[in-house]
Amino acid sequence: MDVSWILDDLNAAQRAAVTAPLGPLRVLAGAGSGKTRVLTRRIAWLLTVENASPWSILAVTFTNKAAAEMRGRVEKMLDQPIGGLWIGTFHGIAHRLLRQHWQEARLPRAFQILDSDDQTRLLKRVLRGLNLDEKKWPPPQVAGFINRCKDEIQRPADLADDGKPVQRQYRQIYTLYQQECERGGLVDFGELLLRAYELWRDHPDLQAHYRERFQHVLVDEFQDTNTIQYQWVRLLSGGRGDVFIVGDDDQCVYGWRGSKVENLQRFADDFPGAQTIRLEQNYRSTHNILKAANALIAHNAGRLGKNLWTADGDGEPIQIYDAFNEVDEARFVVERVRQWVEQGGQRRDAAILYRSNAQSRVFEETLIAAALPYRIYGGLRFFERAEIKDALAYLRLVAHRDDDPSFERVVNTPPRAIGERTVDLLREAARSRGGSLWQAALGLLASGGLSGRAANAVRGFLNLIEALDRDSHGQPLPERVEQVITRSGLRAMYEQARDDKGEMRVENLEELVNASGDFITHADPVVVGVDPDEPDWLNAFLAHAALESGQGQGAAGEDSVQLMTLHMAKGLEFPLVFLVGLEEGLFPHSRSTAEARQLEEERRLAYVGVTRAQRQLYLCHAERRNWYGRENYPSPSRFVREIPAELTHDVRAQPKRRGKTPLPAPPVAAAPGAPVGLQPRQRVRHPQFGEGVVLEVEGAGYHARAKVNFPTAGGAKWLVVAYAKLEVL
DNA sequence: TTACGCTTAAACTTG
DNA sequence: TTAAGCGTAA
Repeated sequence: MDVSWILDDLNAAQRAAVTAPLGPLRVLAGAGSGKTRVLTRRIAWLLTVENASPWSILAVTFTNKAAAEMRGRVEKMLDQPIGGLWIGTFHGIAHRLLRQHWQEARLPRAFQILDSDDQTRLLKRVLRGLNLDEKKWPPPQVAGFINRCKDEIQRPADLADDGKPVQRQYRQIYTLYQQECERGGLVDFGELLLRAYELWRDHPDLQAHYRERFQHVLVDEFQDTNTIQYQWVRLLSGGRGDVFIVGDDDQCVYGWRGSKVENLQRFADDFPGAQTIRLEQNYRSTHNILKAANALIAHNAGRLGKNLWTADGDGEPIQIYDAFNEVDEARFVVERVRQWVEQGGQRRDAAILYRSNAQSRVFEETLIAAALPYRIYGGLRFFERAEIKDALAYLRLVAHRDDDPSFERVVNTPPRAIGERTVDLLREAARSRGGSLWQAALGLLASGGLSGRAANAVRGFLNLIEALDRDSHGQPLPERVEQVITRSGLRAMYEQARDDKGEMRVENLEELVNASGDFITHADPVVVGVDPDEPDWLNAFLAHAALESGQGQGAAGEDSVQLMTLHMAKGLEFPLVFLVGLEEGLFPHSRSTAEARQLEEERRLAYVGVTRAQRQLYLCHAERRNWYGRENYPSPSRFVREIPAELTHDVRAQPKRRGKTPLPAPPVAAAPGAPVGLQPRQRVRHPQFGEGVVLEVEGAGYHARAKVNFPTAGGAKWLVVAYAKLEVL
């Protein structure tokens, strides 16, 4: 058989992985070593050489994007659609299993998925029911606890009672929250995985069935698996079988979300006979960039160990820019991007990567001023927008009346005079009878337990939902969505909104109609778990909305500079990369510096950032930064120091070419009449405070004052120049 | 019931 | 700086 089309352009290690004999195999794939290529070729190899049926293959990823890309690549390579093959995210696959086996999983057929926002809202309600103060029990934190439990395969009953009140309280909240979910037929993200796990664990017949079916399991980004995902894979394969995992322990940056880099190590113990193949040749970056990355990550302990190398040349040194403040940092970066474009570079090839989203604003403003098109990734996603969630809540009630979170969300949206008092009555009734809010509302109306005004309003709401269901039943999904938006009054409400966002919200609602249309035309009924004979498109669409929160909505067409967090940049590459805000407290983040484990994760994040760069890398930090409206004088990030000096070049240290190049522009113009010889960025010595750097100068003559940062004397101080006896260094 | 002004606190983020 | 929660007034 001619297999050259699978193997031709692979190196020896890649080839070894693709052609490995069936059995547990661990591929440790460094950054830029051709990981996705190996995964897709392996699938092709299984299908052709090993003669595997598409039905016998399960490929798992973490993101929808990765899943879509893998499916696309395999189909392109084989030049045909591959229907029976399961490619998806852990959550997507778990969902598919639960839809198929909803009875065995003890779920209502139309169970709904809670996203993290829904989860937090529901928890708030539980906390109120328990009379707990939200200040003491912040809902997001409680949600974190519950999610961690689920990630660790722990039901409330599995939690050890250590006698500590906090632990007990958490357990009680978890118990009640779970009861609410059961009652409403609601499943959060963690629950999807846990249920799917229990489904197999508690149903040996099903377990045997799927074990028999999925002879070949492939898992991408294995370093990001958490406990339950790991155990789920183990359960499926029975610790044997053909399990092909790919990962890089140096790129584990989701520890805070429960992922366990140890799983990559454990694999070798738990899967007897597991082989390991290392992909260490990097095809992405210059030698300098790679050396920097290697030196940086070498500061972490307990790595599996690998050394990336490249056949590429040294390339440019890594440029380090010591900015005066965040505005100067942005100006510098944007100026360099401008030069790059001037020299024929594409804007989309330049990426500005930061630790936290709040840093994007200054860059955005500066890019606008420079008339450079840009695109910011992240932020609020389509299906998470308030107006979209409102519309979805109506749809969910249409599909499933007992969905309390949805009921609460829209019972008074738009305002229909059902206030907190009335909703409280409904909640109380629901609690005492152990039913849903919907049932409670019906009951109270029947028994006359509501005052005339409130009764009318509630009746109106119930009738609205019933009418929406009745009148649109059997109609195409987009029509149903359209009806909901109009007849609920949502469109009118947002049209009349006084703030400037109203118009956009209405557009988004229209877009939801389109999205539902796209969904029914493009989605594969089998893949989204719809019965082809009797398709329940509404429910499938609602699940789709929860599972695929709509990453890439909006125009991407124009060639734009790319702005995103380091987390989002994982898996991507750019010829020109700027890592900005490399300052202690920001990156590594102040909340991560205390514990070695967390600090190492920050370092891995820095490693991810460095290895995104193909040709040129800039590292930027600022002497001064406004952060949450306050001034800070951070020192440069330790990660900058951990990169050997011989690989770097300090932009500031260039001989001053004042007048020739505008770069770097003085960020703060000296006030008129400021003392000669005292300007921002100058180093000075003070008799008591020692050495410092001038940050700002203002006023003139007697009144001239200078702000000087003294790192050894507690930071920045304003000094009256006439008295301060500053010595210019 | 709703609207407005004050206080508070603040990563990263797929599903 | 901004967004969300909360108490008070309309």
